[in-house]
Amino acid sequence: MARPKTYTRPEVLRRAADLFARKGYEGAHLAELVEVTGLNRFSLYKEFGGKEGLFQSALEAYLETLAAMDAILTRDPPGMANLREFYRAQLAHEFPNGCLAINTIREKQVVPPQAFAMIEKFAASAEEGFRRNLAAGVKSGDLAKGTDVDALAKFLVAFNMGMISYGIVAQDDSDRVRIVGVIERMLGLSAVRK
Amino acid sequence: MARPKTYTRPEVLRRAADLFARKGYEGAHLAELVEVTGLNRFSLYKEFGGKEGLFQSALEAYLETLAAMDAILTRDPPGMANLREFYRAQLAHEFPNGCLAINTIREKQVVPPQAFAMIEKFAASAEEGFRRNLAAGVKSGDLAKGTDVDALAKFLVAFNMGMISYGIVAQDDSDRVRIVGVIERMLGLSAVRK
DNA sequence: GCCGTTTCAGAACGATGGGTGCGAAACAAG
DNA sequence: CTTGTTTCGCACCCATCGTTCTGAAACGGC
Repeated sequence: MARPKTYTRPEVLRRAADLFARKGYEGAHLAELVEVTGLNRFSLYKEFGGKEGLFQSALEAYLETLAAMDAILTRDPPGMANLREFYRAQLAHEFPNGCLAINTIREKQVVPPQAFAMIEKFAASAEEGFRRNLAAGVKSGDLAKGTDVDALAKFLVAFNMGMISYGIVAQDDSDRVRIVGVIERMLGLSAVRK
Repeated sequence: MARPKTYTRPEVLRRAADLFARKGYEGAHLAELVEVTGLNRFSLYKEFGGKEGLFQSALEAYLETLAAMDAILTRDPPGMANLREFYRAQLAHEFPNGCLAINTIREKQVVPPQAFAMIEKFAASAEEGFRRNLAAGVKSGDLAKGTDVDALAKFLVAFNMGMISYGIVAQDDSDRVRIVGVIERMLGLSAVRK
């Protein structure tokens, strides 16, 4: 009973997230967003209320694509096998233009406060996920008894941010594999049975 | 024989670098730059030729402040003691608003290409610095014989990027110390005599 | 085939972006 | 004090930003 849309919401959000990741919040101009997403200015405002709304929706959708990886850390039973799976998934996930979530952290003073709050929560939950599995690792003996689990969890979050950033300057795609290999050896994951 | 400047070039570059780090390249508007640096628009153009020139000069100056840390990695003799000193210096260095160098990587598609090239070179030299000392560490027996020095060097660069980014979301300043502690234990630096 | 509704494409809007021009101000030299 | 030179403060450009508006286009229902 009306003219059909020429776009699908998920696809729009994917493309918008990609542009935001590449250019940053201010760097992604509306004209480009219109061009890249395929929906026109009118619909953009009707659907999302403007650039800010589009950004938040895009970020939200982006975080959901990361949620699958995050969910691995909450699997039962907790333990090092989950970490092993996490890094496997991490390597399978492509970050051709960096990560919108990490970029948003760096743009703390530019993006809408709610957006930053979303990321903060996401990072905290990832950290908790690491902690949970590391603690189980200590209990099971996969990790040394006196291990500072909390520090190690923070370390892994920081490392993850860094590895994805490194991907932008890396010459080779295999670099990521080798870097993750260091972490796997460090955590003794090669020895963990799946 | 003329009206004196109300600014000093190094101070201007420091403040400009700080604003660029906080807001990003596009996010740092000329009006703010003028306000923060203290020099007026006229002088800004005379000295730096415009926003782009100011950015590159500020980035260059910023990299020089990091050069002292980088220089530790080139000290003779190479070895794990240099890495130990590096992380000591790293912890002493404050990154209250993130790191302009790392942000520039993220803004690859926004900043002038020369600026990105500068960072790429800097990162490569840091990686080479790590490699050099790690290789010496293997030779001296501080690191296990079969260690993949190249992968480990890349890993340390990535980790560094991540730790600084993590600082933005970290609740506590002590988090950095604990995170670096993980690396130090991993590399066996606590056992390395200074 | 017409009508009501919704989306589309593009023009137009005010506000603000980076960049420029100009007269007044602040020195040093004589 | 006068003069020459350089910076300063501010008003002024044009382009572009995000946003809004308008009329035509594309459907489903009757």
